[in-house]
Amino acid sequence: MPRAGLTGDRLAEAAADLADEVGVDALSLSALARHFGVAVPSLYAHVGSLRDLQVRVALLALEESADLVAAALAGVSGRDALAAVGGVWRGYAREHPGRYAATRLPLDTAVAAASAGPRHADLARACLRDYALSDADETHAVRLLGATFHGYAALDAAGAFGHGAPGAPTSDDTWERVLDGLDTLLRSWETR
Amino acid sequence: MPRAGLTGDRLAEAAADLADEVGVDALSLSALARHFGVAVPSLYAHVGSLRDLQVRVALLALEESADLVAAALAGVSGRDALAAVGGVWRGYAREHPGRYAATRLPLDTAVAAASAGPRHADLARACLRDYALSDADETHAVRLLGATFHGYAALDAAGAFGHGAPGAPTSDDTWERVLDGLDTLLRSWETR
DNA sequence: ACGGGCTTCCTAAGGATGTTAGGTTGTGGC
DNA sequence: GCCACAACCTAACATCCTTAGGAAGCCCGT
Repeated sequence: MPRAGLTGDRLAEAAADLADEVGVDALSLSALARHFGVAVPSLYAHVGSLRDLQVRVALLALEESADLVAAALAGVSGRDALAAVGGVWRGYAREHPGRYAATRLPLDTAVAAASAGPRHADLARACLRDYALSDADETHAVRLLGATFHGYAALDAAGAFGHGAPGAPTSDDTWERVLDGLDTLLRSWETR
Repeated sequence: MPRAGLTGDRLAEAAADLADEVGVDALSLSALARHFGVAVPSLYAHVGSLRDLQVRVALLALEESADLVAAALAGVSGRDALAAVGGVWRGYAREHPGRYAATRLPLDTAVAAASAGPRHADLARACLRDYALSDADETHAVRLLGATFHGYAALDAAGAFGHGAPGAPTSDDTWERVLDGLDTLLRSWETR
């Protein structure tokens, strides 16, 4: 019987794809084993537990999205920079719902520190460079951006913006207004 | 053998408490049945399925939080109104993590329409009355508030604001800055 | 009071999952 | 070519959700 050639990384990647297809809640060791044509306990040579698998997916998604943000952020500043990183998150949440949801998974402080999370924070700071904020204000602004972008992505993904009246503005319209708002807001912070 | 006197509502309430204690992911029919000293299948006379139970918890939490928002919103306007509804969400997410998480559960459009969700939207509109926005802008603003508040609550609950450097500002500080920011932002929208 | 009928709650059973223990076999390095 | 390690397996168990069908409490009419 030939071997499947599994490794922790291949498993995490396949799990991420699976989570995107069926939802992060439906991500199971059984489904993963089925996908590789392998018995479930075989996965334990590479993964440790279901929780461990989820964490691996989260780390993978964090790295991946950090790369995307870094690429989108190259050579832009101000409102364009805001649109770049916000757009990445919005697109990532829409195209990779499973990976995005994994991103929101609470991690232990140790593994969080070793993840791409800090890189995201650095990127957010870079995104704000144009606004010339003080250190403390920059921290506040990073949190504000995180909250707004992630809240927006979450509500959007949950379909909360489709429950409204039929004549309501589209989510894309609101998105532009939100970017405008954040831009003017940060611009006013700098002269506080 | 005396009866436990179960009903759908009592079950939902106990389930909400349980979710607050052990987390919404660990909310199970087994644990609920154990809590009432009852066999698991007995619950199916009142509940339908695990998913149904989760939906009931979500609806309960939506009603409860809408009541809280309505109470906090009485007699205030402007930045105070923002602080009122935002504070309710932040507090609710902290004190009732299970209920809050249930609140984020995607609902069918029909049950969403019959839930307290629209009431939340109305309350948000009331919160914004002081800013005298156009209808479309009000819709944008409602979404912005929702995204910001829920994003903040989620990141806060996930401990994302604790991963930073030791000298970083506290989450309460940032919260005030966010409220300030939203206030000035909406005030600038009104004269657009 | 008392019997009928509805509802509550039960036991039995089956299927899916995560996890552990321990064996077997393919594969790379000496 | 052989040996050790790792990959993969079967067996087994615990936990969960769900369905099917039966027994027993409780309310209502007369």
